[in-house]
Amino acid sequence: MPSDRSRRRIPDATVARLPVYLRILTEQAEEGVDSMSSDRLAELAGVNAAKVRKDLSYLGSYGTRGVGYEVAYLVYQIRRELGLTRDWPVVIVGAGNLGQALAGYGGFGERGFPVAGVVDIDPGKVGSVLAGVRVRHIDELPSIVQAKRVSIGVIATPSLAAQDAADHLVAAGVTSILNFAPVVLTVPRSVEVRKVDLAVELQILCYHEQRRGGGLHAVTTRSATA
Amino acid sequence: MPSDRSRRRIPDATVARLPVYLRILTEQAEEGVDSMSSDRLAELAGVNAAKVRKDLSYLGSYGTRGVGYEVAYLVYQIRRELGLTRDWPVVIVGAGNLGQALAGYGGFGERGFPVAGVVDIDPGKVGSVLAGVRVRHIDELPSIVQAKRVSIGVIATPSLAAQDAADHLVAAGVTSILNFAPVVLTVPRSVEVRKVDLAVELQILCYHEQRRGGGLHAVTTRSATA
DNA sequence: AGGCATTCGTGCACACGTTCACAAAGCAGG
DNA sequence: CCTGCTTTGTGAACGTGTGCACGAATGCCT
Repeated sequence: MPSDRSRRRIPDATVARLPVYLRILTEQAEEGVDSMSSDRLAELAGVNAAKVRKDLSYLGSYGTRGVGYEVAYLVYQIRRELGLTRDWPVVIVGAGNLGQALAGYGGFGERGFPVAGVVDIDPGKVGSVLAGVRVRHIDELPSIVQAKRVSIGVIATPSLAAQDAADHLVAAGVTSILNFAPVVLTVPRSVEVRKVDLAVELQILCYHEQRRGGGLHAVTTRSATA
Repeated sequence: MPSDRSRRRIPDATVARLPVYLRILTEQAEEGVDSMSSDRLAELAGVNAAKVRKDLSYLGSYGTRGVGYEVAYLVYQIRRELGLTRDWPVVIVGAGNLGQALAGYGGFGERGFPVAGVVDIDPGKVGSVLAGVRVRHIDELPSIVQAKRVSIGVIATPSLAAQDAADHLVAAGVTSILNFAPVVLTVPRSVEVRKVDLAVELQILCYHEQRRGGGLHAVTTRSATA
């Protein structure tokens, strides 16, 4: 019985913060903390306490007034809401620099996203083994996706190959894509795409950096925690 | 004196989109396109046309009614506003999997962010050369930052070392940080931090994926939760 | 020159997100 | 039980972002 509550829509901004709370709570649980206030969690997450409470209230009323939240229970509820009660195998397209780094990044599988496969279009790369996973040809994508029930694909190809990779993923039945290539992908409405763009992030930093320089003085330490 | 306009504050949401417009416009310019309407740019960027116009209007009135925008001029203006008229050397902390991939990623330097150095705390990694850059010890960070006037640092360390890396960067004088480690960093107010968190992105995809499955069809994986 | 088609720039209304402030609800101690 | 302290949950105000709709400006054609 997924409760009534699980049908409720949670704001995007909140969904984006839940993973952060989850990580912090998990860490705290490991350190033996079993109860925590919204104030403390807010401090650790670097956000406003009211925001924490409102975010958590979308999951239900799992706190105890005057006391706080029971860490273990909250961890369970967030995991359930995010759909993390089971593993979500991912397939990586592109076995270049980035693809290798991603496949080799241990925290991937540990966090519930085992690498179901790595594929590349270059026959020269097919067959090599990286981080215990053999690179296979992109033509095998559909069989990998179906065999392992993969619904998440990661694009780690050069820009020019990214749209092609997306097309392959969609054709194979993948419904969520994490795209590291700096291009805007065209996919069916039903497919969810999230983008991680290094250059964009750097350019945003750059904007603020340049703007700061426009001031006059080279200010430095104004220490404060978030 | 164009500076009047450059003092104006541009909304964060717009700043985050400008790099996308910039990339598209640059590509189009290379393909010989020299004029473009907001409609066309919106289509290529996957956003609303009114949004494109409003975004660009923060830079000034650089369009021509009835015609569109001159691509080359717009490229120049966006680059100027983002502060991309000069190179911004970056220093990478952490020479592990990710650090190597980042240093080896060519598009880095090409886009105006040359790698001024890669440092690690592990003496075993110091001295090795990756992508033409020799890995140096983290103690050399201050001299690298000062010698090359670095203001942007990239953290590519394991989680546990990230706060330490941030402290080193701040102490060395870096004022902008791009953090790949899944932790919340504590830094002085004057330092700008942006986060790229793989696990968070995957978990967000996951939420929607799970939610979609919550429909009716008795697909796949419902049975096998631990 | 005048009319028509096109496209920019922007005012306005609405949606979304954040923060404050406070009542409600619990615990502790006498 | 009652008082006082703590912390949640949420209504309401405020701020930011989005998208429509339309006037204003421009080019083209006759």
